Amino acid sequence: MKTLELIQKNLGSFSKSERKVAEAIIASPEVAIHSSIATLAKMAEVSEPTVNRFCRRLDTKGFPDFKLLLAQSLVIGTPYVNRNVNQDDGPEAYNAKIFESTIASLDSAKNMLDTATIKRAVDVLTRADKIAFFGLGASSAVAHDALNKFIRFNIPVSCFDDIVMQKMSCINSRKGDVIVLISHTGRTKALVEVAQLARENNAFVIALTPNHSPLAEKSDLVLSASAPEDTDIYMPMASRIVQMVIIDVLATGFTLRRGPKFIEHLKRIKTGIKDSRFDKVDLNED
Amino acid sequence: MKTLELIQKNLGSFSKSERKVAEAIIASPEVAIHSSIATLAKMAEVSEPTVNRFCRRLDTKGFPDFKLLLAQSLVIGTPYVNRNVNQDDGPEAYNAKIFESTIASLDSAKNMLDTATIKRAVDVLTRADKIAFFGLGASSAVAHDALNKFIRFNIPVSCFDDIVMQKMSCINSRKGDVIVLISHTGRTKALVEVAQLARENNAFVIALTPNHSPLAEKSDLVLSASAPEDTDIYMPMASRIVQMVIIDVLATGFTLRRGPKFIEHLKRIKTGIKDSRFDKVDLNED
DNA sequence: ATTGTCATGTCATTTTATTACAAATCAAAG
DNA sequence: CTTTGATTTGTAATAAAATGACATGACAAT
Repeated sequence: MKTLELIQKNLGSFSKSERKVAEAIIASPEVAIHSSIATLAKMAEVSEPTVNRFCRRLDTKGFPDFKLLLAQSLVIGTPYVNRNVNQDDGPEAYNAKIFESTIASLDSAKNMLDTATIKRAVDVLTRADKIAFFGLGASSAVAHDALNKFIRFNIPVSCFDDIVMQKMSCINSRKGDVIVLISHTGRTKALVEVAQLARENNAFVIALTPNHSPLAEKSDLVLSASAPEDTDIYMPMASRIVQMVIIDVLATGFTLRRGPKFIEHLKRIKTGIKDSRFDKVDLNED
Repeated sequence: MKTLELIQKNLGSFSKSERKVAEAIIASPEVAIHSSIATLAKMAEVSEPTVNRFCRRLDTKGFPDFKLLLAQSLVIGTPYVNRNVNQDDGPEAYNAKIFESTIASLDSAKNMLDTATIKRAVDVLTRADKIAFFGLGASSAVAHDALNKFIRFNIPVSCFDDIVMQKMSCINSRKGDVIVLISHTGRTKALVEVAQLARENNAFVIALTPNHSPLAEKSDLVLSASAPEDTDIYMPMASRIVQMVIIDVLATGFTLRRGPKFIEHLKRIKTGIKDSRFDKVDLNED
């Protein structure tokens, strides 16, 4: 809650002198944050300890702490809007627009994602005998990224961006296996068939794809990553970013589920890698 | 400009001790804003006046004034959150944290990126006879993504994530060719050698890597994508996202530079793809 | 009126920030 | 290599700010 609003709201519960302080702050918060306790006390026509007491009443450690809090609450968060790039945009403009629209997509995805579904996905993944990540076209980059993350967990993981290999892999799958399908559109026929095949072989199918899409219908669990974007000219890039972040969330959930001992194990792996940084190629981390 | 990024950017212009202060602040800004000048001086292992001088160098009235500014700059849209995931975080918590820290990285990268450098990079790319994207390990996903984008522009593009292929490709390069190297650390010896090789053959080298890193030194042009992050346990994921967005910015700049007729051409390609969506695999867009 | 409680202010103390100056470091010129 | 001058850095003194302890005063309940 914004500090100023909090003060406003609690005006009634303050004592006479404290209210004076509150009013002085509300009147000119910008001045208040740059004033010393003495200055502010003079402005509010109260004593210095009164100001201090006022600060503590608002659950802060003291006056300096309060100033910090107030200063932060005065910042107006830049609303990130999705803006389209125009032909006559210069580098400053399109750079800002692309970054901001990506940020907006992430923010929206953050709020849209259902944490209960995430939890279920993590449950399924931690119990999996074998995990496979499949994507086609641009989504294959996401699948590779996923492989890169999960391969560290020392469980059988695979990743194919070739439809034939995907199908073959599905035919060989069985109960306990998890297939993660990644598709921006959720309408690619080949991938829908892959999902079908996987389920026929009792594998569990998780899809990173828009809700209600054909692919979603064929999956056991859907992590909807739909990021509405201008697909007219430019590429469906934000959705890929969102997908990668979702993968990261799953990997993190996986790590946490494995518990502290597992994290220690990861730390050791990492330290091992660090030591050899200058001697050989680090394929995990570059 | 966000204070933290300002500090990051001016790291080079500080004196030895001042840099220590800067690094201490960057390492834990939220601790810094709640510390006294004495505490911070101890953390940075410098004297108190040095901290004060550092603050003044950043155009503030003194330490308290600086703290206020820093505190405000730590606010991003949504109130600033603790970026680190803890063992006892539930799905809601780690989901939010991961998304928010990624957003914070993007926001910071947006402001750190030098648009003049972007412009130059786009210049070079549009004039290139041949473009190659190279990355190792996790960064190879970014290189693939770049290939995916640039291949549409109907110019010779390639992408290798194998060090031998990369070197062979460099040996065969010549003036007019552009090599884009992607590295989170900028310290991978093999990639530095690749840069060296490319330059020996008169190719132009663009690096997506932290400033002042060994790889950066060997490159003609550096797009610094350093995203400070907790690399202790979890993976350098945000930096990869940032790299992908930078690639997107370059691709967009490329498109715009080619002019309206080129955009028309892209639109037609896209329409062509749409018509066949349900019949065959769309390798470009899924 | 009297007593107890709470709010407030005064003054002393402690903590924090700043200034002035001296020592140390470093680079350029002899 | 020295020497010189400039710059950086730290030490110690000083000033400013915040907090704490305590006393006074206001007000309500008896």
